[in-house]
Amino acid sequence: MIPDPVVDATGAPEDGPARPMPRPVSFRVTTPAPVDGSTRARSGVMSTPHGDVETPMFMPVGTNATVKALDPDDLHEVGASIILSNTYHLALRPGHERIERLGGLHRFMDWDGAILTDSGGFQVVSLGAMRTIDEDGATFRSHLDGSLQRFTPEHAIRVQEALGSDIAVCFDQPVPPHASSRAEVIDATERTHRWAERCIRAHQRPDQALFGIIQGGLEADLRAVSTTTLAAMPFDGLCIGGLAGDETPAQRRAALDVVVPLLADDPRPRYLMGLGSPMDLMDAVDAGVDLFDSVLPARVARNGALWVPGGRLNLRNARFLDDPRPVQEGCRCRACRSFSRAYLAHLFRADELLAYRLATCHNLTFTLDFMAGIRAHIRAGTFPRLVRDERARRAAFGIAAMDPDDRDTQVVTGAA
RNA sequence: GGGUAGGUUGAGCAGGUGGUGAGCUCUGCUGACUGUAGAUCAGCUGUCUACGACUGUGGGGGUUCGAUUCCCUCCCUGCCCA
Repeated sequence: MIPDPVVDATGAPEDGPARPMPRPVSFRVTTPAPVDGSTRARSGVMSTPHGDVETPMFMPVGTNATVKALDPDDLHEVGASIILSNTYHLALRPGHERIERLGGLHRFMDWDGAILTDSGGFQVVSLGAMRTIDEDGATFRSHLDGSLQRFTPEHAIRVQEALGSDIAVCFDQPVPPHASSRAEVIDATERTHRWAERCIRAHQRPDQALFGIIQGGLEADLRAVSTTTLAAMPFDGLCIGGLAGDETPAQRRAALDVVVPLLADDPRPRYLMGLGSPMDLMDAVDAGVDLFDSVLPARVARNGALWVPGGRLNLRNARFLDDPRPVQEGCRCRACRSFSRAYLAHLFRADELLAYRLATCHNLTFTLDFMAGIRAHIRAGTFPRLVRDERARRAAFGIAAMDPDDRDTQVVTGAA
């Protein structure tokens, strides 16, 4: 049994390295998980230099210093209070030093809400065929021009400090759940731990928080070791990495059920990296997660799939060409306020740019309103019923199915 | 009217100078997408009694064992000249 780390309000162990106080990002749980154990869901507020973030919260992804197809006004309108951007992509183009010269990422993209930057660790996986990893770091072949790019924990921190995000994230080595042997998971996880320590030592910017990343794959003992190891370090928050991949919902839940109890008394936010489908989000909130990000709602929107209560509409389908109704009755988003399904269907067929903006507005509004609904239910004490009772869930969101082993929430009832 | 180039499965094409034309792109139909190399990718897109078979190269006729290919004739389209 690994002893509980001694933490102060920032999570720093007593014998850990000195960290500037007060921390730039603080987290306050306003509605703790109920003592009866009916759910581990909790609600709180994460304060950042660029505003408060209510949790549980979903962060839209803006890899290239833009949430694709949206401008900052759109982002505010859909309800975003924090977005995610990307270290690797911005370092390659336009270059973090350029962004720094131009006043930092917030000013560069004119976003006055909070920003969390991913470290480039995910690109260790996604650019897998174009990189090699050694103990010191990772060497990438640039996807833009083929040039060699060297990423180390120190460099990833330097880039994020230049970008000036509110929250920086450690450079890690995720492992693809099903493509890896136990030995590979151990190797990557232990390296991630060593890189985490290097990130802490490298990180200096006092107005920027730093989150560590828990790895450990799908095996409970490795997840547990990674959790307690990372929790013992003076991070401002803890990411849970290596999930939202090709694991089953049950496997993901099992991993979370290892991680979260080990952090039960930890005052820091828990952030599950990469999760984005509504049912997945609800289950992870139930498991005790506070923060999420994903490309999913924005990407599927650009590809014509609009999320509605009960499933999704593929607006490229012929049956919408004469459908005068809004995508979702009663939705407050830009698309639903003014336009019909028929119009959106036309825009997609004509490859009109407005299609991407309207569809993205809708799916992000849907996702963020869904999270707001979850927060309200947590605060009202009705969340456990929501998770377990399909009828309550349908009343709250109109969402029908939530079988933990069934990822298929795609039953379309919206066309009825 | 003369000349010339053509007519191939929704559209646009490739191919084939006597020995089994179902290939490509687009359109269309459907599905997928989870810390964004993604406004992307995948499957289907003549018919049927469907691991196979049939039909299909503008229409009609001819030569031939066999015609997209050779011959006759008609129709249609583009361009050039009158």
